Amino acid sequence: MTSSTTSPADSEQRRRSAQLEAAILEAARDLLAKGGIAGLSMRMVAERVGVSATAIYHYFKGKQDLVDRVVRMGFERFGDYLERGMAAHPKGSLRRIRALAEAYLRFALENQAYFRVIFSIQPQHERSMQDLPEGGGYHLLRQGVVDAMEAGTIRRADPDLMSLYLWSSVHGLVTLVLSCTEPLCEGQCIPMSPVELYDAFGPFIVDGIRARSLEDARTDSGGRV
Amino acid sequence: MTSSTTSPADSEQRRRSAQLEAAILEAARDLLAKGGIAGLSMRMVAERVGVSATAIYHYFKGKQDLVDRVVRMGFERFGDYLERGMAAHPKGSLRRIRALAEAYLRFALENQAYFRVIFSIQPQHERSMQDLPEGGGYHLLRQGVVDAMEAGTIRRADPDLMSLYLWSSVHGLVTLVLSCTEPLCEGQCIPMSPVELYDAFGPFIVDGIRARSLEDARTDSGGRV
DNA sequence: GCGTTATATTAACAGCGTTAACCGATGGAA
DNA sequence: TTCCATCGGTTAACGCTGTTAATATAACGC
Repeated sequence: MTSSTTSPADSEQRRRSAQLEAAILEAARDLLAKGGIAGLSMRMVAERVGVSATAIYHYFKGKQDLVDRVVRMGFERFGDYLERGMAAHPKGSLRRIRALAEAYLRFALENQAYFRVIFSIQPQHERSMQDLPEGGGYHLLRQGVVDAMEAGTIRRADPDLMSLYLWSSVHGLVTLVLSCTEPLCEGQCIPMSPVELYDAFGPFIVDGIRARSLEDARTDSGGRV
Repeated sequence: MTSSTTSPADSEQRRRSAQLEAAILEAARDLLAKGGIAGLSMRMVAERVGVSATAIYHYFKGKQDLVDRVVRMGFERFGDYLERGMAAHPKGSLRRIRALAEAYLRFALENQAYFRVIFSIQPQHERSMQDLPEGGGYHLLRQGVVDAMEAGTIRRADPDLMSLYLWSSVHGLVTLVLSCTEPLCEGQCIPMSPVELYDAFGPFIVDGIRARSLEDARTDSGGRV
């Protein structure tokens, strides 16, 4: 059967291959998220997807390649979140930059496996923030910063510098939120929902920490001592 | 010879043991800094210090214990830097907090091996910022923040929140500086010395990014567009 | 039909962390 | 002094790892 030499779309076989490759990536992602690079073994991945360990080598050059692919996929999804978050607000607005931070947080909460993989796997050859992934996050943030500078919404400065500043500030927040999701800190931790925490964190970034007039300080410190 | 049953200080033998243990820790630190946990092997460490691999197990419970000890030593030295930096300025002053950031940067530059180890090794059981190391950094920063709040130097807010904000901001800066030390970015990177970069970064943290009056903005943006 | 290519297999190698068994020297007690 | 225990170190071995080689099986193009 299937006498046709060039079957309609190489179907059945090609499809199975693609399916297997996706299954490998998924299994690898979960193992990576749980135990880092050390927790990922080719044999485990193989067993999860129901093939022999060496079969993986027909889809990936090796373990490192497999890890890289997972990380890249994570960054792509990460970029999607940022892009969607940004698109909802006018170019150059402070609101747009804020939306980026919110998307950052949302991605971390909704894709914890990918988030852990992305930011806990140390790259093979240390790469700088500039050349991360093609569409992956940084240059979106940078563009938002440049737009906001040109619109006069935020102060003019080196865009890379300010982007990194924003990035690391938000990243610190998200890191805290995720570590507080763990069962580890059960009451001694900051008792806030992620969104509340985000709202509490924002003013530092936007306004800075320098003490202002007494009235300002008093009206501002309402939330938490 | 050495007829005395309890020789003066168990010398020679004990000393050699301590020396070997220190050598193991040093070798482990270098290997960790270069290739992460995967780059550290008991057999390599053993070869570097000139003993058999299993000899290490008389000083450490296993690989994880060895890694933990290296990380703890790194944090102790890190704490020393912060403590020294802080002690030079009056309690509650903004200058003191700034000194903490400078000490953070200086430690990273002068102890890159330890810095990489400390912040790239993901802990076995994810721990929150609060209970990092005993005297290690965070609670120093937090105390500085509390003092500055009480002195009215910085705005009142949740100390943990603000400490984390400062921590992650400075950490972002240091990360960039270190990644630019690499041969990777050879001219496309921000052409500043670490100290210059630190000076450029500070205002964001201190003042925030919200656009202010035109005069302020003009007098402020002198350094870089 | 044949030959090529893709897919998957088993066998094997070197290296890993770790354990077990063993050995020499040292230190304290009889 | 003799004996025993403890410490510091060794080699051998187990089960795991990533990876390669050789091999088999199926599907494809001609």
